[in-house]
Amino acid sequence: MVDAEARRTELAEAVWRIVMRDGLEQASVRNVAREAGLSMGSLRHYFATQSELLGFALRLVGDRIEARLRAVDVTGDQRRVVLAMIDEMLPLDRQRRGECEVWLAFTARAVVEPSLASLREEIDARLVEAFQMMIRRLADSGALRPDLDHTVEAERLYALVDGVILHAVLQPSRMSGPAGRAVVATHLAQIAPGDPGGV
Amino acid sequence: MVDAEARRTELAEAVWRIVMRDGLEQASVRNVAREAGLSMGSLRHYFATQSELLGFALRLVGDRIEARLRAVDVTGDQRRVVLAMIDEMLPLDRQRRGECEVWLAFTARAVVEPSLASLREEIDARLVEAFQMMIRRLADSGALRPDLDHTVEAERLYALVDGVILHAVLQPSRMSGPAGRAVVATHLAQIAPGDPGGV
DNA sequence: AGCAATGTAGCACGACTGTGCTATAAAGGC
DNA sequence: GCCTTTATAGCACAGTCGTGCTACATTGCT
Repeated sequence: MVDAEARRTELAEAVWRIVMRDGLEQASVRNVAREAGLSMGSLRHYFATQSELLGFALRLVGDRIEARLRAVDVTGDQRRVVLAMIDEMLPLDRQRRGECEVWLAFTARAVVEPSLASLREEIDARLVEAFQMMIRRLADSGALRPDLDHTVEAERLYALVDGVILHAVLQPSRMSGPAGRAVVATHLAQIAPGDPGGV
Repeated sequence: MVDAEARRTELAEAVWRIVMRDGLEQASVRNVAREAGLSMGSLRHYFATQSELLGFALRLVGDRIEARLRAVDVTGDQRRVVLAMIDEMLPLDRQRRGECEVWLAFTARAVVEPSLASLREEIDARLVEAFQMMIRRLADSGALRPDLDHTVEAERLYALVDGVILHAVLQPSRMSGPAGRAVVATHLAQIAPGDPGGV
């Protein structure tokens, strides 16, 4: 027998595949069960309702991104460190692109669905913290321009990164993942100038 | 009898109300017809299919924003002009907030629905142009820092504004419309420094 | 007055939805 | 060997969906 938590993860991954391929609208109980190779009844054994299933799938995306953020090597030039952290959020490969698409789909629905809204709020709070931490890293290492307000800069960097992700997901032809990365790098170079000694 | 185009606009506005209140998922033919006070059959007289209806509703949002952009007074300090243009996109009042929510909902679905994707691509192209024009305005008036690449700065400003809109729609408590405006103003002050003579 | 175009209404079909419910199979403790 | 728990399956219900279709009313031209 397969471990119960592993099955739940398999089902979440089935949700992701459907969301990426056909959109969140197609993530019905039936479709997810078929995608995972299970029956509807079996799926309902692991998730009592659809929102429970979707909530679990979204939470798992947040967890994975957070785990990668924590795995970033934080030694050396802090400009490099911050860019490496943001790299973990940008759609630079298949997996991260998928995460971004799932994030966008859930985000749009969270505007209107209260059950998802509270979860998104929680993930958002963690992200705000992460960006504040990045600005603090730059400031503490002396790289950040001293005339900048830390709170505003954290919000500005967060908004810029989310905007870049949005554009990279929607218009990959105009703004590819690497192109988005370059825009972020330009931004970092402006708020924390000086020779980083090789990015 | 009511003018046909006015009826189509009324129906588009019914779509907006539903999208804002209940999300794009609820914008079914039945719901839109009921919201507009018409029968399903009558609605289908003006729009043969649902995607035609939704496409018309989205296009109208783009048209309205574009009209307001063109109405901005372009004389005087170009920093003020550019900020005034961006003001027309930010969710600073009820109407603009509604437009942003509709934009977000359609945007998320456009990732997956080809019929909406081409339309969004068109709106996106107009927006890219608008931001390139803003950077050109700043550069031509001598306000833009001369060391900045125009193409990158247009993309950066565009991404920042979309990110700010996204956050203002999703987390109005953390990032209100005016707070987002302040972030954008900070950005403009950094890429086009110097005393603007009162913003 | 009469005819054609336009607007409005409403029903019917087949498909899909989430979830409640029951039934069968496998696993594990005693 | 038995019996409870866990896993898997599948059906049924009531609801919504988009759209094809027909019927009736209104308008406007001739």
